[in-house]
Amino acid sequence: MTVPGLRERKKQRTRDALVRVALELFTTQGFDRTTVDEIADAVDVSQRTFFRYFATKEDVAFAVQQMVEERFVRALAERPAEEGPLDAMRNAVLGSWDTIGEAIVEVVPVDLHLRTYQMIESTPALLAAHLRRSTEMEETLAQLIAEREGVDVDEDPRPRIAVAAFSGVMRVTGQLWGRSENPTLESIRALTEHYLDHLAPALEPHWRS
Amino acid sequence: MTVPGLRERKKQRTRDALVRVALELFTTQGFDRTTVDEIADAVDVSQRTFFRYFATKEDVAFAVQQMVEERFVRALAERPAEEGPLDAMRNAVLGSWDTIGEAIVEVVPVDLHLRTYQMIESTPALLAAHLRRSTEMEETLAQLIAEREGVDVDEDPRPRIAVAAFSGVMRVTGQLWGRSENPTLESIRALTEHYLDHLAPALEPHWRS
DNA sequence: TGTACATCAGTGAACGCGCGTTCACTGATGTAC
DNA sequence: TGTACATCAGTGAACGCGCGTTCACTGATGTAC
Repeated sequence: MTVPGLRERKKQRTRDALVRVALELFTTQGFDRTTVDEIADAVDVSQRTFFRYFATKEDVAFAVQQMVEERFVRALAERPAEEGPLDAMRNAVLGSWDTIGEAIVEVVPVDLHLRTYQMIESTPALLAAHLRRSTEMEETLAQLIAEREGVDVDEDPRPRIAVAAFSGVMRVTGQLWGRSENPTLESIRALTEHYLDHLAPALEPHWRS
Repeated sequence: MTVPGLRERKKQRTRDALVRVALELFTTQGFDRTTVDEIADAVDVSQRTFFRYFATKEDVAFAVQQMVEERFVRALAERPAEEGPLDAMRNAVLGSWDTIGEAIVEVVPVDLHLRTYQMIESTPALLAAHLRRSTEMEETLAQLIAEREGVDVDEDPRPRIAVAAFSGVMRVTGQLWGRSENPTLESIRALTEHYLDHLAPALEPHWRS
């Protein structure tokens, strides 16, 4: 972990600026109505440079999301072994949100990140990309859960099922939160806990109201 | 239910031909390496006509999928009221597959449909679109389940959760099936039953192998 | 500390591409009498 | 059964658009001696 040189630091600054400006433009004008040229111009680099940092226009929209997901995966890997699969995932998510602010703020304000999430949820092309990215992460999660529980992910269906059910709940809460009129970190947290509490009851053969 | 006139029948034939040719080209050459012009040429209509039937190139790829989903939703609506949510969805899916052949074959061979499904699963842009379409269907399913159980879909979290968990399992089985070397109707059916059987156990606080 | 060379981020301009749209039009099918 | 008119699927050609790529190049940063 050596301290990065001047060249590296400049790279990081250029990249952060591209992310910040892109998200600001996306959230105010919309993703489709923002061109790559516009982002590059606003940061005062060439379009060519933009594509050095991000292979596609979509990629820049998910730059922060990407960081958040990595934090979650790391948090899950660090949960104590005695926690069951669902508890471990639940605690990892809630815990990583507690410290999300510090991590994000270096790149973009938390508020901008929350608005970006809403923008993704309400832009069909980005929602689609988001869902696909999520299923890719699920494969990683299933591996982790399988290891924790000491089972083979290709023999035992439970790791992938548990992850899929958990992710399903996360997706539903994310969607409802995105549509809510008060989208704060606290509200998504509360909604997630509330919904996770109802996962087992929802799968009971018969419901009593 | 009057018998369609000549004009209507011709329309249907043009549309079916576009679907059949498009899926054949997509599955053999790949989605990205097939242009709209190519499809139109092969059916011997103008590109302009293609866009009369399908708003986007993606839409034609999901034409059959669309039918299948509608069948499933209808099958769910017709399940007896005494079945619980998960049982009803399970039976609706398995039941609609039993009769899927008859319905599809009028447009494309069943085999072509199965290959299309694999093509969708392995084409990033289409997988993304597929997932987004699925979440749209989930909203319909949640409404149906809420009605069956006599609860309010916006007050009670259980309908959306049950649907999300069920859909998660369907998605996982779909993916595994898509990657398998023997993708038949029988194998997806068996895989689905096997995975659905493990939904409840996978959510237990602790697993015993 | 200074010099010579290597690396690599950024440039600028041009382009290929295919999707999806626009236009004014033709001719087959459907309908009214 | 025949005529007059309305509807609407299909035409053909052209185009706007922005993404993502390609090229040969510059100049700042890093490294070796």
